[in-house]
Amino acid sequence: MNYIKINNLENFSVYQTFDCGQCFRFDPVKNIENENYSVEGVALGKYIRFEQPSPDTLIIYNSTEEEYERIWKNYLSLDADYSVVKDDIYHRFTDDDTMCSAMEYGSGIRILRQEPWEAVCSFIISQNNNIPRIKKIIAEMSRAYGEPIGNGYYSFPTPKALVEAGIEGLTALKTGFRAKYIYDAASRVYDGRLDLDHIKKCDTETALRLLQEVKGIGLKVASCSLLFGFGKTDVFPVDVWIKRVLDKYYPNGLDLNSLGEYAGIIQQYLFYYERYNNGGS
DNA sequence: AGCCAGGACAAGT
DNA sequence: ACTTGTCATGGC
Repeated sequence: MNYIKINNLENFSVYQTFDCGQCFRFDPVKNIENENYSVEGVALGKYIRFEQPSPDTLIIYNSTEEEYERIWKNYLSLDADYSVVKDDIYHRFTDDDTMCSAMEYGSGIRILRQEPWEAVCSFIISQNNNIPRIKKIIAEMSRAYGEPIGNGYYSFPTPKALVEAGIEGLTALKTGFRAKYIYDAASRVYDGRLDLDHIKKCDTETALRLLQEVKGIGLKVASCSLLFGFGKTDVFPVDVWIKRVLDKYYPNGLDLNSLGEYAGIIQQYLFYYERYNNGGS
């Protein structure tokens, strides 16, 4: 199988990046011919596989150098300098043991730059749900309403395809009360009431407000959408795990307005740290 | 059997 | 402006 190799990487772990709950379409590859950690799945409408033979090396199967520079480098946020991110966080929280431990623990996490619509739709599905089931629903949804891209994989469904699926089709995917939310979001994107390209250009406050016009998108889902699908890192999604972190480590409160432009990355370190320590799957 | 999961909403204070 | 019950579904 053809592959390319990227060298001299820092602050990057395939395992952590794809295990930290930010994306739902990748799974570990089992029974490969070596002992390296490897994940495979669908992103940007393509089947792709990432393998990490050593901490500073990445192998991408089924791709080319040209495609890496054009697509995957950006998708994996490998064009960002995370030593700058970590320095910024470290200087804000030098004496905060929780923050430093969390950052150290998830030191290989990169915030993926997923497609806007996929992020919006995925995090609508995520509400009051658990990650294994979110993944299952999205896999089924893609199989039913996405396009086949080979080897039994399917692209993420377009808004148009989900509008055509209708509330009934979406309910059949076991989405429960979220079916009407997904439908509303798909409808708004399809008919232009929700302009994702425009949201990407908006300031964060405006983008949060516009996303929350959709039925079923509140502050948390809007924040996750912006962080994982629109490249906006100055949001701080608060879910049940983060609430737990705030109660447990910050009984006197954590000033959520002093987190800086990498608030979302801070949040992801804390999320991953707490979720692991409590045996989440 | 009951509680929980990367919440949001409506109704009630 | 805060609190509470409800919403589907499946794993534990």
